[in-house]
Order: sequence, then structure tokens, then C-alpha cells
Amino acid sequence: MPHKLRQFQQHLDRSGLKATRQRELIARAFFATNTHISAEALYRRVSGRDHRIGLVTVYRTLKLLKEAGLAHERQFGEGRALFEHASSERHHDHMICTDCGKITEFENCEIEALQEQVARRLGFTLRYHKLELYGFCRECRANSNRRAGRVRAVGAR
Amino acid sequence: MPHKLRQFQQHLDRSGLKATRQRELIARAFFATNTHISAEALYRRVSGRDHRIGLVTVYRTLKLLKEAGLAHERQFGEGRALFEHASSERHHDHMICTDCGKITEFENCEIEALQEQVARRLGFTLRYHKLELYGFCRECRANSNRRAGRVRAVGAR
DNA sequence: ATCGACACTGATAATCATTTTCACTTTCAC
DNA sequence: GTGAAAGTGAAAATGATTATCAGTGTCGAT
Repeated sequence: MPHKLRQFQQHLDRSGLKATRQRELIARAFFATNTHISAEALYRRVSGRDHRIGLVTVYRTLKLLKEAGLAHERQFGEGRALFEHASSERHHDHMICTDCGKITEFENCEIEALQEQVARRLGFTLRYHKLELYGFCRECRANSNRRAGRVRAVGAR
Repeated sequence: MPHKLRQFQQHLDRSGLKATRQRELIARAFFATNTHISAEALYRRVSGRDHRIGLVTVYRTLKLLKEAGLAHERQFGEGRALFEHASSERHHDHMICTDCGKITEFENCEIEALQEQVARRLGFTLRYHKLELYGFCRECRANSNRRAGRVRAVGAR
């Protein structure tokens, strides 16, 4: 994992910023995640290692990671932002479970092409888009069926 | 316009809520708009008629309009929510100008169908989605070209 | 190694949109 | 007309994020 960390350090160096203990700790913790994480949640993880680190510093470091092109900030519905690794991965969209919050990434060039087409027809020059699908993941659908079944059974006795 | 207002009054009545002067005023002002409007902006319009009405009441009334199925709340990027009429219009998505903020609605069933397909492949049951396209509208693109042109001309003298 | 300029940190305060609280007022079924 | 219940507005609270500021740490130059 030290590859991305090195990229981060280089970005700091190039920008005349300093490589501090806190920044390294926070960046490490971020790179160690493999899912979408909130500033608050990352803060809790980092706090485990060093409880003197402030939430504010986590926000500041995430901003630096974005500037370094190593993190993307996503705003899914309700309230707080989630951060994901950027690295060199291709563009993708998200499918979010409305029950458990699980986030699955996908890409679909047919949809992308149609978006281009729609924008052109409306006289717009498309710069970027936001596509989020919301629904039940397989597990949550199964669970809700089970619950519904139990209720029906009880109601029918 | 009194049709939607009547629907709203009926919703209040059915829910055991009261039809007040403020609610009617706010609902009228909302139905009189034909675009996406923020709570704050609606508040300013209503204030013109009766400056004793509070922003809080506007928020509360917009919530009631949503419950009545007469308004939709949209969260486009940055910060505050915008509200639009719901009535019986079909589902649609939005194309937003990143320069002037103009919002244009569109619908595209091919994209909808592909979304269904994607969700199914991922094992999800699609409930709803959010698709927003961002870019320059025709006017803003023209303006930015003009600006760029002027700069070039000056730089090239 | 140490100096010092200047970036960094953390606590706290400030934002900003939205929601709660609360004491007072209005509505409406009777 | 009356009163219980809902509504109102002002002000305070919330929650995520950002700014302020006084003290601390980093790192290139010495």
C-alpha cells in the first residue's frame, strides 16, 4: 500500500506542504479502507491509533487527498459526504441499497452514450453527471420477504 | 390554479390538519411558480404579501405539500434543496447548467430501461434513481466562447 | 545539530440549511 | 361561542463542514 502513500507525499512536497505524522496516519487509514467512508468514520478509525488527532485534521487531510487526485468525494442523498479511492480507476456510477446502505459500483457505456445524446439534443455541453440507483440488495430483499412471510403467517393463524 | 390548492386543502382535512391563512398563502405562491424554487426564495415571495410569515412556516408547509404528493424535493449538488410541482406529471430527470444554474427537465426511457437492466444484473431491486447531467447551456457556452475570444484578441495585439 | 520561517494542529467558534422548542394564537367541531 | 388540539413565529438547536487563532512541528538553510 505504500505506493499511494508515496504519491500523497510527493503531492505535498510539490505543493510546498509538510509531511506530518497526522497526515500520514490519516492517509494510511484512508488507503486501508476498501469502501466508501465518511470523514467521521475515518476519524473514529484514526482515533483508535492516536486519540489526540482532531476531526478537523481529518477533513483537511481528505481535502488534500482530493487535491492530490487520490480521493473522490461523493454526496449520496442524506447529509454527509462519503470518500472513496480515486487512483486511476475509470469513471463509474453507484447502486445503493436503501436498507443496509451497501454501495456497489458499476459502469455502463450505453447509458453514458445516451446521456451525451440527451445533452446534445437539449443544446447543452455535457461536462459531468451523477447517476445513482437506489433499491434493495439481494440480502435485504430476502430479509424483507422473510419478515413479510412471518407477519402473514402470524396474521393467518 | 385553485385545483391544486383544493387538493392541498383536502389533504389537510383528511389528515386532521388545519387550513390556515399562512398555508394557503404559501401554497398559492408555490403553485404560482413554474420552476424549481428554494424554501428561502419562496419565503421571500410570500414575505412580499405578508411579512409576518416566518421562514419556518414555509419549510413546514413545503413538507406538507410533499406529504400531499404535490411537491418534490430535489437535492442538486451544493447545499440547499429545491422544490418543484409534483401533480401528476411523469417521472423526469434534470440537466443543470453549471454556469447560470438553469434547470431543464427531460425523460428518456432507453436510459430507464438500461438502469433496470444494470440493477437486475447486480442483484438489486431498483426502487428509484437520481440522474443529473451537468454542463453548459447554449447561452453560457456562447458567452464563454465570446469571453475566450476577447482574451485571445487582447493577448494577441 | 539548531534555527527560524512558515505551515500545521486542535479547540473552539462560525456557517448554513433545516428542524425543534416553546409560549402564545388560531382553527373548527361541537 | 368554546375549548381542545393544531398552528405560528422567534429563537435556540442541530449536524456537517469550514474558519479562526494561538501554540506546535517541520524542514531547508546554516
